[in-house]
Amino acid sequence: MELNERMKNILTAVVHRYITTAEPVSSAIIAEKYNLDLSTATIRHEMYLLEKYDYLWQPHTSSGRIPTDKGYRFYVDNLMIKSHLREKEKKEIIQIYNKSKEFEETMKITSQLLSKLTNNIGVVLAPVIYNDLVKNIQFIPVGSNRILTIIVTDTGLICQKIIKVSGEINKDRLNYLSNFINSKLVEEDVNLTNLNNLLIEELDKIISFQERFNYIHKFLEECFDFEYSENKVYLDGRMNIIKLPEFKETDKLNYILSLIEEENILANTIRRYLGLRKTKIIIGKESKLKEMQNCSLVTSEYRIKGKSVGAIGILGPTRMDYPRMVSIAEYISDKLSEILSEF
Amino acid sequence: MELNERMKNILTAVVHRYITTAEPVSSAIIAEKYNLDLSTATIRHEMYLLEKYDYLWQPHTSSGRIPTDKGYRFYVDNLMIKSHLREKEKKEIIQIYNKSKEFEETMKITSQLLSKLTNNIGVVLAPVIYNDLVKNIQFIPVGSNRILTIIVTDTGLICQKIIKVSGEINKDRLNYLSNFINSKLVEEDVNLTNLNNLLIEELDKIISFQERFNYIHKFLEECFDFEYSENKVYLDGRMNIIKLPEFKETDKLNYILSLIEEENILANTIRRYLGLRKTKIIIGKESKLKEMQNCSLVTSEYRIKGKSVGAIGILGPTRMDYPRMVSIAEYISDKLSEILSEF
DNA sequence: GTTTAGCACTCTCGTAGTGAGAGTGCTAAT
DNA sequence: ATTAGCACTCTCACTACGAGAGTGCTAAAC
Repeated sequence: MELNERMKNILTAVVHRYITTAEPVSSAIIAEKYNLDLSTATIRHEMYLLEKYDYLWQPHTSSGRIPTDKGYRFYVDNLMIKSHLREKEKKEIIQIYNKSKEFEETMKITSQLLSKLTNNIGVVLAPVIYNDLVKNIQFIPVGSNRILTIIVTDTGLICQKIIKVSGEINKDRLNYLSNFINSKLVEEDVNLTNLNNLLIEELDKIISFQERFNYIHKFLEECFDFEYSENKVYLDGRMNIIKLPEFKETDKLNYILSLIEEENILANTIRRYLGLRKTKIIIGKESKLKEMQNCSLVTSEYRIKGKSVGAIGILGPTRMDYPRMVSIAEYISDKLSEILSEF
Repeated sequence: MELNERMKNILTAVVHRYITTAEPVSSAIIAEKYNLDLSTATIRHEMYLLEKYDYLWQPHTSSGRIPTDKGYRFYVDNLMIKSHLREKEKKEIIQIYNKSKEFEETMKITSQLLSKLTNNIGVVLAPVIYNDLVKNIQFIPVGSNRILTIIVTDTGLICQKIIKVSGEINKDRLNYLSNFINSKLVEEDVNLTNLNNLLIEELDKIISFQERFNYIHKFLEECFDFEYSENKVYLDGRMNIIKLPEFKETDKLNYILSLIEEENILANTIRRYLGLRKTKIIIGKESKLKEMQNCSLVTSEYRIKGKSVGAIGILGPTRMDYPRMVSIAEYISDKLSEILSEF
């Protein structure tokens, strides 16, 4: 079913109107506010067809129309006009970013920016680093029985981890260990996932039975287990959602609440859609997730030195200003890429 | 106004009943469920007096009674019986804690535990460290133009910060710098707040004009600015609150929402009440904060090696199971103290 | 003097009814 | 192909009403 020009105009008008008012859109409103030069009767007829083909729906007979997921999808793919942030907004974003010099804070600020600018929920996935190549590793004894392990990867990210050891720390031995590992790393490309296996194997050859028995083995095993920090999700603006009229109904609210509480669901959804295009829009039931059936998600990947490592997202009702969401997501992810690449 | 034994019993009954049902408590219910051996008429009379003295109130004439803030306060101070966690619950808590070996994760887990166990909002304030004495400082060059600064304090906490420098990094000079500072630290007790001023002063004497001009000065200034990590608040279970009947009314909900969104308000409130007793209960309007007028907050301080450094909190409606909240708060803060002291 | 039974009174809440208003679908005229 | 006109539908706000929950008061009982 091809939509004719007039239907496209009407669909666009319904989407735009519904996005701003959150109320079913009547034919009269469209005739009045959008200069389509059509009578209400004609508009009604076209709306009838748009409903028949599942682009619109009515909460009840004799009410105005609301876009369906399919309607939004068509709008997003074919009708919407790319929007751009105002220069003033861009400046403000840059200013806010300039205040932060640390990784953690940058991530947090990003999620705050997203939620403040969009009035929706801002999501930031921490960079995925297990494919990063390990460039350098250091062991620093702190206190009497702890070792701070620092790994620098090729994207310039730094992973830190404190490991408690039971035995005495021998500084020379620790130095020898890190020198050995670092020299191996120069010879061979090792990513974080392989680091553990590879090193333990290699080290088995050179460390004494005594040490193996002592703590080095266990130490190394813990050392490279960065799982926790990888799944990290930064969320902000959780409460923006609650006030929206679409979440007045308790079950709809509950769905989105569980989405917010279980950060992993959200993170995994974003991850599932990574790849191909930089910016993606997932509308309502398209995600197949019941928790997301009343929501849309706009995601945009960010890069470090050209390598895609993570994504940001905007979560809100399906009734969202898509052009603006996309422009914000893209601008923020670009800025974040720049900042992280500089780190 | 002294409450007689019977009034105390009735107040206790009203509090207990209202905590479980969230509905105004009638004289009939008390006569029926709580073995006070009094007729409804007598109970009504005592309730009338309790209302007169502001321990109870009625949403409207001819409805049951609800405790006032003053009523809860009297209950908390004079009537409630200390409760204890079941051994099974204690074990579960310990098990969950055992999974975590890292500081950040421990903090997060603590807030999760609090919210899961109480069905309210769990709050954890990160340790305040600016009064900690600096025991050791290390500078580690990572990459070509970044220095990782690590400070170990007397409570065993480790602060890390990455600082970008514009000039070349001279490893020997950096070593000299850290040796110099560390030797100073042995001679003199320096806390984090003083570190900056003291060192810059001392260093001015020994570093060359060239270096001063280059990056060391700026570097050091940034180095010891740990403000960000100090204000850190860990929150969990934000959504528990929303489903509660007391927050059906929009304005009440809005108050608590702003409390959850602006983590600082909450953190500052908890900080304001620190000191004196370990565990504190702040009920409704007692806090003088309009955002908290419908909430109660149970806080408990935690210690590192005996030194009080931070606090955890449970935020919920004034209608909360105070004995249980207190027992949970105290148990969790004790466990957290143990764990952090071991770090 | 204290406690309680009895009863009138008050207030809420759910249900039903109603009419205005918004918006549609259909038909006949343009 | 488009539109004016109109009957029809559904929602929503408002009102009325009766049942039910719970109180306060008074007079009687202990």
